Amino acid sequence: MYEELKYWYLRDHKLFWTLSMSQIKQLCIIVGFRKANKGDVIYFSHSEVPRIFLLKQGNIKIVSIDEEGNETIKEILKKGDLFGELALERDTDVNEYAKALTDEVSICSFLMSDFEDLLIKNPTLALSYTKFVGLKMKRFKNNYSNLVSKDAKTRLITFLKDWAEKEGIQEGNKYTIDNYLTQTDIAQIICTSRQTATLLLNELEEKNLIFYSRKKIIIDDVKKL
Amino acid sequence: MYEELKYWYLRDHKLFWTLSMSQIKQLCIIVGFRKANKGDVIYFSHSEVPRIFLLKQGNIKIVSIDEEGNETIKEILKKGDLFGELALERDTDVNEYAKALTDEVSICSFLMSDFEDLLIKNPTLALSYTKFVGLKMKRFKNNYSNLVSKDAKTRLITFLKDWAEKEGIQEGNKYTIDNYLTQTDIAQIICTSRQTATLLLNELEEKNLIFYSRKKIIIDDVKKL
DNA sequence: ATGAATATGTCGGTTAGTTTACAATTATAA
DNA sequence: TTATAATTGTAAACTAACCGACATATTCAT
Repeated sequence: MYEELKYWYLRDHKLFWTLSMSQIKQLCIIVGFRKANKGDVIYFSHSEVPRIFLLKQGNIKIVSIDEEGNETIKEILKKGDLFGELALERDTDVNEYAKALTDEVSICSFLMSDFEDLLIKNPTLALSYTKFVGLKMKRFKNNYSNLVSKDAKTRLITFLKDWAEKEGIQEGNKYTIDNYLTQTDIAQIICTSRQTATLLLNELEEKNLIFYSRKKIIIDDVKKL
Repeated sequence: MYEELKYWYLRDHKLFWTLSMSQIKQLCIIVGFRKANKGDVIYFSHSEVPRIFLLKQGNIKIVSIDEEGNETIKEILKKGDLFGELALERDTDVNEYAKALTDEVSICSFLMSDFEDLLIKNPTLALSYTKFVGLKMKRFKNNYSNLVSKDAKTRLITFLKDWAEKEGIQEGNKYTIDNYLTQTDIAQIICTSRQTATLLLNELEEKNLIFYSRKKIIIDDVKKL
């Protein structure tokens, strides 16, 4: 890949904003690059060498499988998000894979060890990165709390609001979301069965709180939700 | 507090092992110190200035309260553990407090901003710290998975095993744990009702898999559990 | 265009775990 | 020591959500 391109690939990630051009040049350690289409599975947790991945385009879900074969959706990632060995510690216990939710997914990657070297050289970047990991930790903590103390309906509504806020197109209190998830996906995200998710979505639609289709979700008034 | 003492306070935390004496001297930024006894509540999330705390002695639980007043136990901490603004980002949303589970709890603290300065100066420490936060994130991720896919009984057994491994006195496959938790605590940790926890603990005891008392828990054979 | 595959809709039966309620036991403080 | 508070034990009614089963609708590949 051209050096210039590599530069811009990292440049537009928040984490690297504080770095100068030359610093990023050092970071031009991208060693992998791949594309995928909807439904494609991208294994990464058992890759030969630990890596960090950057999702350049499209949406993917990170799914983890435990010993008994239970699949949990850990995260839904969008353009610009990082995944892989973010904790900078090889982890052979977890078994995760990514699945493309949209077409034209593109992902680049660099080696965890290269990234570590870079962090050692750039304390400011190291600090930003720590905060970034800390934020991710907080999100998991929060998901956990929701699961403990909120029922499925509340979790669905919380999820829809978050989704709208992150990716929806806003017009006053109205949000239009480009829906790349199936109801099964949504069910897994909010940790309920597909049937319950279907039921709840239809219930929200009946009350005219949302409009649901396979392509779009429209929230008429977030405040009413 | 004497400088020397401050030094040793930090010195025996894993995170600071890699630092030299002089580096730690710089870190001697401990500005707070307090003691507590069983049952005492220590508020920290809304302290005037964001801090990081180090539990020097005793055991505490970190409890968070949401808008509706639901209390969730986020963590049980033991000697040597850090808590507070670990994500290095002030967070006014979460409302957490610590509660002493044992007598003779002692806690020291330093300012988040001082710690940040130190990380900037010590890239190696920054990297260790990032890994430390990453590890914490993984633990939350793991808790979450357990909650999603395992029933209360499995969660209890997993918890007991973890606890035994971390703090129990081992003799072959037998573990003796100093029990500073009530059944209500255990219930909250594994996210179930107190009654269910009681039921399950008694069930395990009837099957002679554990011996339970308010002071001690003995696991006769971890492999059978 | 057509059949196969995937996604959504709907319905009871089942169940793990909650909730309420109260009794018994153990710890704590006066 | 004794009263009071906290913890543990137990049971029945209740419920949110799961699960299996099947129908319908939509998408995709050939």
